[in-house]
Amino acid sequence: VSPKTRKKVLDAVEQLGYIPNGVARGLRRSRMNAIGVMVSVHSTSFFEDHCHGPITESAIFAAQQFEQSATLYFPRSSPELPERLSLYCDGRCDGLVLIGQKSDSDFVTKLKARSFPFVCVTEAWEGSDVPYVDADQVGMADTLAEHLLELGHKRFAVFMGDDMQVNVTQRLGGCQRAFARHGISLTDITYVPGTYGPKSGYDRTFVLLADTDRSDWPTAIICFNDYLALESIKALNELGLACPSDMSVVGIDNARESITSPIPLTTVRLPLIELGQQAVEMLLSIIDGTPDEPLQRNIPGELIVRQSTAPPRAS
Amino acid sequence: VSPKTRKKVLDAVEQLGYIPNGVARGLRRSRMNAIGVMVSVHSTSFFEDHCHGPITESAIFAAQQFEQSATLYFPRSSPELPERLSLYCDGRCDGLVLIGQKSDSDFVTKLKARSFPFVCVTEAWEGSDVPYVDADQVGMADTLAEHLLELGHKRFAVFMGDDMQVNVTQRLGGCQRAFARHGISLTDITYVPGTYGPKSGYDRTFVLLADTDRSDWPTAIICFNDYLALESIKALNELGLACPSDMSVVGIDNARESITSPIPLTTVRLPLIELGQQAVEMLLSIIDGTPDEPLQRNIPGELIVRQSTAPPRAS
DNA sequence: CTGAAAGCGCTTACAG
DNA sequence: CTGAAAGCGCTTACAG
Repeated sequence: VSPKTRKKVLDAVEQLGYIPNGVARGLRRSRMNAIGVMVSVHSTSFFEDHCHGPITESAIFAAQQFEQSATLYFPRSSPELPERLSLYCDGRCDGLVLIGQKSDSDFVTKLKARSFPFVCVTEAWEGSDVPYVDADQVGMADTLAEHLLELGHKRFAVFMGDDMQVNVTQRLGGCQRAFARHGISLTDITYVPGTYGPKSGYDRTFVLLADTDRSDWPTAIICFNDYLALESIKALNELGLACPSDMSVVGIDNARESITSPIPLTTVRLPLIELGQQAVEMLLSIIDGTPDEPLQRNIPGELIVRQSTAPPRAS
Repeated sequence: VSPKTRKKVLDAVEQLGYIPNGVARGLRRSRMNAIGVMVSVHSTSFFEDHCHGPITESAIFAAQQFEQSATLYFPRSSPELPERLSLYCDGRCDGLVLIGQKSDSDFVTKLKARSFPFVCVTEAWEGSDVPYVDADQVGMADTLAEHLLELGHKRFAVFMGDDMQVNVTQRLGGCQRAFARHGISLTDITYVPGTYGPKSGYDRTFVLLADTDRSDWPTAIICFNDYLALESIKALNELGLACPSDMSVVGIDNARESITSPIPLTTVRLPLIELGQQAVEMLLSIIDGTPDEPLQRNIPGELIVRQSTAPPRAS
């Protein structure tokens, strides 16, 4: 072909705005350059979720940076979605980021059996053999407890979250690790079970303090998220107790409200952006068959000391 | 083939978990059963956006209900994204829902030229020839002004939003329509330009009241969103003015804070869920080539009268 | 009614 | 280096 003709053709291509068909390419290469992001979270509105929204957003951003398109799946809108593997394991996605799926769920087991590439984000059991990226739940709780222990606290209440969630077990482990290190006796800790639901922190504070003599009260409350902590402070207030002078309170998350609240909260920042980003990176390395890096990552959180913690009252 | 063999084969298919390849099917049928959702919004965090988050969420849900997968595109993470048509006009999406794209943008023009199926959601010019679904911006503003007019207000301030946004022009038109209907003189209205940004409503309230004699003050402030309104109330408070007895204030959005604020706000609910849902329905009907329904829809908002409005002080 | 063939639009390995 | 051919895994129209 003469260079002249060649140029003419290329010009025409440009003119007409020819776009190569990505589906045909995908079929040929068995690679769509697309990942799926499944958000298995049951909060009322996904976008109100302080935790999974940012993870999802950063995962989509990361995908775009790697020139991958990202398809979202919300099982909440159709709960049978995870069952229907044909919706996303039919070649249209090269792999899946699973946000909030337990690593031992039936769904994950099925993906593993097909050796379909996936990465779990949050709610993954350490010790499982699935690829995951999670915050270092154990370490974060340990850091938080350590902070209080260093302030001199010796008696604690722990407001846990929903039993079903993996992170609750892990955070509990972290607290206990710190307590053990400092030789805190089991009888000096009150574990208060409950959910992450609204009012939960408020109600548990009343229950905690109602039944016991003031001299037996803990001097610090460790809450497994910031909302529990903020509600707990509110309850303390109504009981005429001041935070942090009468009672230190800590949370986990670094939710926006933890900054803007009247008593800014001491908490641990969840590495949300990092979770989404690294999950996508890990997934792509698995898809490409080059998983050089470790396939289970626990990303540390960051202790943020604000004004809800202080040394205990001299008694 | 004998029924026996047939059963054996089907059993094997079941056993092995065979999933037909959706990419091959898509190539053959030129239909991926996938739509793209492009969110062209420039707020810092998409998921903090009170308006575009729910629209996006409901669009994705609607897509799933119609057995379509939904791929998200965030130009914010890579501003050149709309230019690169090859990313989504390469066959992998059958059509596009455009959230926050002006109907006369270059990007929309390009899609039109290729006759690639799309629907604009919000920020669409009425009178354009592109398919769109939007809240009835004109009607909502009219309703809001009408509410105040019926309460007996005669002098108004209008806190507009960013000039660049289509909805600002439309809401302005709605207000003026209501004012004209009631024979309100131009001199009785103070249009205060500004942005939707933080502190904007607060600052404008001070500016509004600083320069003028109290007898010339408006008795009602129409804000083009709830945040402006909430900040305005805050400023009034600091100026020693009570809402609604000294000044009525209204917003638009029905943001969560408009309910929880100390003075619950009179506002108009944006039909966010409906926008996402109907945009997807319209898009699918265009893709299927059966657009029986009208291709430009303005969905009415709903006036919600709460406690920030009252008749003007007898003067 | 069943089964073989053509074709969707690419990519890639191979022949010329 | 260039160009024709085969094939990715489906669907669909057509021949038997």
